[in-house]
Amino acid sequence: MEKNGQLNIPHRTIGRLSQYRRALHICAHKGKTHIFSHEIADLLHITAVQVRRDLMLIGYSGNLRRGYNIQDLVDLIGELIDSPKGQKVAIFGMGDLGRAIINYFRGKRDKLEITAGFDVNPEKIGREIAGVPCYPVEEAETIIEKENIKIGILTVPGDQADETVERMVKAGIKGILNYTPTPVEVPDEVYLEEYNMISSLEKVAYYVKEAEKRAER
Amino acid sequence: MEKNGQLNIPHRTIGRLSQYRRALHICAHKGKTHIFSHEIADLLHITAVQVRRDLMLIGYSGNLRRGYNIQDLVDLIGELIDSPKGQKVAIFGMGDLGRAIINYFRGKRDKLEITAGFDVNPEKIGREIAGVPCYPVEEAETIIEKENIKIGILTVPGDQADETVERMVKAGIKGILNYTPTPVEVPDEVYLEEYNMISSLEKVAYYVKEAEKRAER
DNA sequence: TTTGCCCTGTTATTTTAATAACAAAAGAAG
DNA sequence: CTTCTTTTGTTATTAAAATAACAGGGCAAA
Repeated sequence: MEKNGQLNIPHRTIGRLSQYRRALHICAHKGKTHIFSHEIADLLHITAVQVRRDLMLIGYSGNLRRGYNIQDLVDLIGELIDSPKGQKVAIFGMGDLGRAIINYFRGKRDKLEITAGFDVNPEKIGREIAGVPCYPVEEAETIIEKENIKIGILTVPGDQADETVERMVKAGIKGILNYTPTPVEVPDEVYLEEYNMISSLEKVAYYVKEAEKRAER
Repeated sequence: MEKNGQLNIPHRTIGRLSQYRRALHICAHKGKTHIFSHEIADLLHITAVQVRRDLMLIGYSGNLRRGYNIQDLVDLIGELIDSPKGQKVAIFGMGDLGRAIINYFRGKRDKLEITAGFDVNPEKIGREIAGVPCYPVEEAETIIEKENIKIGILTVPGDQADETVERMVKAGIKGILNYTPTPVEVPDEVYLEEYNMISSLEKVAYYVKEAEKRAER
């Protein structure tokens, strides 16, 4: 489980930790100070065992009688998944999707901030969109280097995905979240997370169809 | 592998099939008629073995010398994941995210159509937004029943997620794709796919941070 | 004809993730 | 004090998914 003194946490657990934190924040706001594994589990629709196992992996110990201390746990998750001095994020493509994501984030995470947006539309350039300054893509390299941005979100139209990614990589982006329907290519040292919205919907549609078929029998 | 005469396809394979189809469509447009497993694999950044295994599971056989016939494969995937007479989709919340998703879909899939949108904002109601008519949420039950809609996309603000889902379920929606940061509760017979945009970004941020730490050593 | 190459299709193995099982701690109730 | 309940933390087991391994077909070149 440990590799040269460092925790080795499963991919899926990383994903859940960030969701735990969100849920814990909400609980804290309601005035709760402690929480049981099964309560967290109910909030996220998973099992209590899964929660305890995840927390074991990150080395957090709860109180046998009162459960987990919410603030401590939030802090520990922060130590693990946040970068202490914060990370800046750039967004490429300030259409509906880009704006939606910016609004999604506003004020939610102080260690992760969208500080620059890029677009090709001259009407958008030079303005602030949803609170984020919009620059022409040509300036991406300069601005990203100057602001030391390492994370990029790709929300351009599908046919511009490839060229945009190339630009991002050249500018020094090390992690890309791709919302485009086009799968893109990145060098090994760049972390890529692809999310295809159409596939998710088709998957839902598939299971609905199957359920209907089963019901007919 | 078969269960009372019916294919039993892994969840992840279903997700990939829809991506295969997208990639195949693009290839077909470029005039290609056949494709090898390793070509598909390269497009989606997975392995050729994975592709062949998936195709084996759906019972498609390729040509040893020329690979897979693109049109045949597209058709077969269609038979599997599409509903023959098509499925209608409703979208709840016509803000930036809702509009982005609608535009994403336009003309992409003929068996899956977003035919109704719902919102609480009186300025949006009665108008068409991105080509989809916008109704007041209060009419959801009536319209969904009338149009026989079984699939719903949830793009309302997080604090309205629960009540909206309740309405969707009551109206007869059987599959929900939740883009809200709030995890929601549905009865067993409703298929739920949750997607938390914040978690994906935090995951990317985590791996970027870890890569930096590794580089420092 | 024979050899070699590059495919597909399928079975076997490994890896990863989720679930189950259970020991032990800490009260609470009797 | 003893028993019962509830909870954590950890190990063991099962399930799911990905990867590897390899048999066999078909064509091309020698």
